[in-house]
Amino acid sequence: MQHQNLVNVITDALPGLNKSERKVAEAILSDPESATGSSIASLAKRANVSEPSVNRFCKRFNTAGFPDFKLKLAKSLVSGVRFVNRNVDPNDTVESYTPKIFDSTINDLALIRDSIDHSVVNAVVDQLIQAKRVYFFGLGTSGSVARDAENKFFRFNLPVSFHDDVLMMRMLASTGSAGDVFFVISHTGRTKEIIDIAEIASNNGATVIALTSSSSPLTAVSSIALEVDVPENTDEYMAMTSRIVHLVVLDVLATGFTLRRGPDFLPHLEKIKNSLKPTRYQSED
Amino acid sequence: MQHQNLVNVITDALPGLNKSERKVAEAILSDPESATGSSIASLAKRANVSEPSVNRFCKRFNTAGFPDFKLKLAKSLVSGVRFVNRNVDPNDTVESYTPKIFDSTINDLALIRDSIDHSVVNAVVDQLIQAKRVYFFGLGTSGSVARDAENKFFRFNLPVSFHDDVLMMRMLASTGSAGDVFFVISHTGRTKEIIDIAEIASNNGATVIALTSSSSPLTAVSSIALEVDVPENTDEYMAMTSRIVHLVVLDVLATGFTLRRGPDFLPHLEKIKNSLKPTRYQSED
DNA sequence: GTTCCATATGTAGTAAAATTACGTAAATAA
DNA sequence: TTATTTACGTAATTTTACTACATATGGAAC
Repeated sequence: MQHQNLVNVITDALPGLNKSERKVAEAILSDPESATGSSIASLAKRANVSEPSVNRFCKRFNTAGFPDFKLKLAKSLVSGVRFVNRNVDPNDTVESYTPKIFDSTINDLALIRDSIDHSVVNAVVDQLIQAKRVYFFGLGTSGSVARDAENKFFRFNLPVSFHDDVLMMRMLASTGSAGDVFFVISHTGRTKEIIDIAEIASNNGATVIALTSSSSPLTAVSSIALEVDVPENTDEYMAMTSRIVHLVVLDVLATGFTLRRGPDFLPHLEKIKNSLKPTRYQSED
Repeated sequence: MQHQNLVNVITDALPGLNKSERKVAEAILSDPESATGSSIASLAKRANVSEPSVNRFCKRFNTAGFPDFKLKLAKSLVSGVRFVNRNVDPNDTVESYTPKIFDSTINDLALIRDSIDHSVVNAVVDQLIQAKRVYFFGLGTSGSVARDAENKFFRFNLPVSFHDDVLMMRMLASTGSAGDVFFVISHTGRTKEIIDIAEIASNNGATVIALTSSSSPLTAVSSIALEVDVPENTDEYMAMTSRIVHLVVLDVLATGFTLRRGPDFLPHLEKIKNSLKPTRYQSED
């Protein structure tokens, strides 16, 4: 909540605003950076509304007035998050589409950062710590996420593997039991095959953790669900950012895991890090 | 430079200021947060100087005037706080380490967004568009990135594969020729095996594109290098964000590719998207 | 449809804030 | 000392933001 970004708050509130307030919102969102620098008069003119409308708009968002609003807006814009028109269009050049891709990813990360359920994260770490074995499952893009997760979690001295083959998954699920954790990654959470597999594992008494979108069928058949709702991307040109958010969530889990293990565990991590040294040309510095 | 923290700038300039300017500086530094919220009159009173003195003080620090100064000061305070606090420490709780992981990722993305060389991006897209075949190579974590890249680029109706097996890579590199693109992903760019392989491909007349850190040995043996310098993470608790930055860079390349192909290509992408529909439970909305 | 009511929006005046122009005071150098 | 520059403040001006009030707009009840 402390992190709640003014720009996002405005975007969310957009549908509930009345005509002139929406005009103001759109004028601000089209170029928030310049809005922080302009006077109430010039912004009113740009939005085609009266000055008091701008002022009322500001007060609606819990600010003392226009200057205070500008201040808070400016703060929201720091921390690397930018919000200028984020859709790629056919006329874009490298210079214009590159920041758009980065910004939309950044924005989605900020969104999830502010909305993730900490108690669920904690519960998932609990399960992972107790696990006798962990399987990371994912298909397509989520397969890469699962693979990355394996690469991260094997460091914890924990029997862990990733799978992107539904037959393997099915067999493993059917032989699963209490103490086994099946960590299922799926952006939509609607892939039939995956839901089937999660159900099989669950019925066998294994723990099923889902990293997926909220209120999806996968959530329903899982022991715990890390619900991560990344806005769907209808834009053909735009990349899917959910996988990146998933990766960061897994980073968070790994961090939680490391902290739970305590400082005695750090030498082990160090050892793994050093194991790769002989494969590399050392840097001169 | 642009991001140089105003508070630090003022502190540094302190000795060179004259009497009333120093009074203003001290008043601000004693409580910068409240300074961002107060009027020129109240600040002048608090510093025991006249209003124009405050104004002159502001202009001395390359701001348009008092309001602009407040804005920049506010921004400095935000980014400052976030920057200081981005390391995970053993006493962190879920509530505190979660935003840290997200923030450090966001920060690295913002960094690369602002430093990436657009002409190189363009050149890489050029090569990919012309390619008869594309191989994505990566080991360990970068293997997952390579896998993701395959998943992204096969959509372009282009013979593409990913490999995380050095023997396969070596064999493929040795049979490569002009028209083949070897896209080699490596965070450090110092893995001997990978450099060997890149060299082999290069000697055979194939195009070698490297996604790696600057001035690494891998860069030296590549046709084009996308240099992405993500700050090294010495912190044991902290995740490696370079792979995420790499993924976003690949998103940028894919976007560039799509745009280059033009709007006639969009139906093809749509077709691939729709091909997965039967595998999913449809959402109710 | 008309009337009434609530909400939305704008106009005009007022208050506050910031800036500028200018004058005086302090400091420095000759 | 005096001339000259620099520092600083006063007061006027301009810009900016806010408030009170008036008008308009859109439903709901009749």
